[in-house]
Amino acid sequence: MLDMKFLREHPEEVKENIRKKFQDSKCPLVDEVIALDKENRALKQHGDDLRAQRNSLSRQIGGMMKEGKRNEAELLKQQVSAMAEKMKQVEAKEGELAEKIEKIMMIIPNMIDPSVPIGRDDSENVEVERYGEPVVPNFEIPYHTEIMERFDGIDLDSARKVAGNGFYYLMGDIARLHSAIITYARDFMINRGFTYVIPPFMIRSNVVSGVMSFAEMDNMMYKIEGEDLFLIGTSEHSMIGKFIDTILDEKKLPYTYTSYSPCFRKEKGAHGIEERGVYRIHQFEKQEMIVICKPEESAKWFEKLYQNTVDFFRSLDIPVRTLECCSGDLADLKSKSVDVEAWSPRQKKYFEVGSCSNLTDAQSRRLKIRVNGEKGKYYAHTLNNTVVAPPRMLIAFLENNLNEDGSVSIPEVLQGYMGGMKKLEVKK
RNA sequence: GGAGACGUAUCGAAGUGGUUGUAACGAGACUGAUUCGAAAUCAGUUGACGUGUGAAAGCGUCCGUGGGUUCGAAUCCCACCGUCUCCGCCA
Repeated sequence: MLDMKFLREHPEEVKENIRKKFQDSKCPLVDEVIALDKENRALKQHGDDLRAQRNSLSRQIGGMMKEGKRNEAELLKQQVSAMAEKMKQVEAKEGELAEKIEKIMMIIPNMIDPSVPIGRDDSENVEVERYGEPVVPNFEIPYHTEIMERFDGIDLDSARKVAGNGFYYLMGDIARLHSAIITYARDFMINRGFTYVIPPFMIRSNVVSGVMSFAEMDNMMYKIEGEDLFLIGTSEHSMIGKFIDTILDEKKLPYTYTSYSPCFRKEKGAHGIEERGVYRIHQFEKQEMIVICKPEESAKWFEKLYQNTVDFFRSLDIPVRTLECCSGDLADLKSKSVDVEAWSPRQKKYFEVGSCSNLTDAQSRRLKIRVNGEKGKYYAHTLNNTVVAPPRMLIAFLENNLNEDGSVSIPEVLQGYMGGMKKLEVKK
């Protein structure tokens, strides 16, 4: 959500930004909302005048009643009553206009960072850097569910019976590996100075509409029947929501959290054959990081955040690359976003395992997350990034650590979390 | 789930229909005086949002949220949300 003042003063820049995101059909909204805003302010002035008049007359009535001038008071009462109809109309119009304006402001995209490459969709995202050697071994690597099955580590058939497609039973060493990765990720981030948090896994609708766009909400969120509650799609939702409607002390910034949660997503729409197994699922677990900081520091934090994910994967010997999201692939609230992708030796390409975003002040404006600083009040910047989402990351883990004899090596940093195991051996 | 109490600005807290409510009072914070410096003391300042302006003044809105009654609502009525205490149930 943009600042109305900014939009009023820089309409051409806002339109240019919309065009860069290939959403040209939204351009007319800019002039439309400026006109509405102008009308709204004039109407508000009119309403304020009426209210001032009423307040003043009502005070006079109060005075007269005390002095016992009943007849005069009655006359004034009638006068104020006569205004009532007009005020009602003005107030109704005020509400109507404010609603229209907000609706438009919600769909005008955030200003993208000047460094964001211009492109229509994810095919035009730009590789930034590769870390580690993407190795293709000289033996065949099976689909990840097949590797898991060798260890009796997955049961999708039962999951389908119990909950439907998009759910899984992880079992035995594979389940243990999953938990080990989450726990290791938690400690990894704690060691980097982040505060560990376990947040609510359900949130109210007002938080939902603050942290994401309407399109996302419809495609992602599960609603609890009969309650004003939604299952979170990521702990970012409850973690940013934590700060809703607050004024933070500048001295306490930045807030750097790493949170654990299960995540629930509808994942509406058809998905390809490469997204079977545990790639795209309705329920998964994730270790997340979020930062709330001063505007001038968000660019620096952005770099640090995705670097954390890169370092995490590299500590497990998984080759990764960073991919800059182009303008058209950037969600409307985001100013800049980098995906971290892990190497798949089976597919011989990289696939997404995490996403790092700087939302500048767009999210905080919606949620009213402000900072009381030396130079006055301002909106904080919010950022979020995936540390790791183990079900999906297991794909990269198993593929990259698979040995020719079918065993899977466990990197040193993880062995402690696996009870000292150095290898998963195939059961005969 | 049942019963009761409560929700007022950074915090505590008064305020049960009106010119004296511009939300008292107290604490905290900030500024100044005093002091070699500090504590204590004294004086002053200290909510948010919108509008307006060169800047201001002014005006409007906000007393958990949303409605209603009234010329006028923190105050009365209704619904919802939340907190606390006790009871019940349950990891």
